Amino acid sequence: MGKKKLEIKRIENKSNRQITFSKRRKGLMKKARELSILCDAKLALLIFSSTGKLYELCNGDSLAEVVQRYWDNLGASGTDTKGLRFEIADIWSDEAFSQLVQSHFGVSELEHLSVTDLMELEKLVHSALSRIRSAKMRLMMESVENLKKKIEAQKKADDVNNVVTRFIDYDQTDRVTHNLLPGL
Amino acid sequence: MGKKKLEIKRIENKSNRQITFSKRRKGLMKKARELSILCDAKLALLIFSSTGKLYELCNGDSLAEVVQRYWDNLGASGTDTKGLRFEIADIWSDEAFSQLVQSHFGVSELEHLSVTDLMELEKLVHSALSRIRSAKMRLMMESVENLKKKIEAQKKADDVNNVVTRFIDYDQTDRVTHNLLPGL
DNA sequence: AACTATTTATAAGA
DNA sequence: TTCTTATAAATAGTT
Repeated sequence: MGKKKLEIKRIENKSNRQITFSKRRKGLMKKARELSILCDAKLALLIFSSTGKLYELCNGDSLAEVVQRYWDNLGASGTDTKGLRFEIADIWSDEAFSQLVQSHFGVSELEHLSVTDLMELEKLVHSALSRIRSAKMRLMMESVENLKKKIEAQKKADDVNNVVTRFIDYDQTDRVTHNLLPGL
Repeated sequence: MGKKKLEIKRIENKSNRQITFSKRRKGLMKKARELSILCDAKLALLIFSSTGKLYELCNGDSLAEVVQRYWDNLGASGTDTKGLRFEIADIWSDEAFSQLVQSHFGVSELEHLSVTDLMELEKLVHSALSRIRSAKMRLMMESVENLKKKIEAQKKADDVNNVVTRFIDYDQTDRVTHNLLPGL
């Protein structure tokens, strides 16, 4: 929208890019807020400008903490390469998992499955993992919301972020950003 | 935008709310993607529908991007394959999984678990996933090895052998990635 | 899942 | 930068 149709590719002119960023960021956050209100959805939005400024939006608020933990977890389970392979054996011996395999494929030993079976099982377990993470995330957001309500009830909310949208300017952008959101 | 101006407050009619959610979520994600491209911004967007489905968008580089792409591929069964979006399959209803949760936590409903429990379960399932992938990879490697041996035994020469060698190289690359990012 | 009347967002210009 | 305006894009209600 605008006087000319704008091709969706990086705007090379720095000044124009910043102007567009400012306008579109504002629009995006407005729409995100509307979606959360209209449709009773919980959402989190993080935007890093190319100059390293962070803009965040969350309908629960105090998002940074929640998202940080979410990504920490995601990152930790994906990044921690060392310990993982050695813990696996213990956990797989779990009865219930054996039963799961048994119920799906007729054998309880992972080693007896075909590649096709393993791929199917992988998809199944991956979906379960997604579901778990979703439930976890939702719970975390809710608990933060509740905490916020409690604080407000105690009328200690004055200093605490009452504002839905906050603006954070980091000095050491890269490092802080990386610590806050591993993987971003 | 639309035939009437819509007041920004929760849509009470469930059906209308779902339709609006679907439309606006799509629009929001499109705009988020455009912003990231136009203005060279990194962003992350997480949306939970009121029914608990998680939609997420992330254009961050490194791990986050890889994770997203991977999930996108796995979850793309029913939805868009273009974006970095996925919809979580409703696989948790699986009997055996419910039993697993039951055996560990005393309840079968994911929604009744605490954050701590969910984190524990996440670790458990993630480990299982690693184990499955490991088994799969081993099997694939073995089958490729066998294939190679067969071909060598038949002395069917340079061309084919070359192809297989290249295939193995590719596979090893994949394995390196797997070791680097267990769970991917 | 399409359509279309409108509203809304925004690219350029002032 | 901020405001204005022409135009593109999104979408509410409808089919």
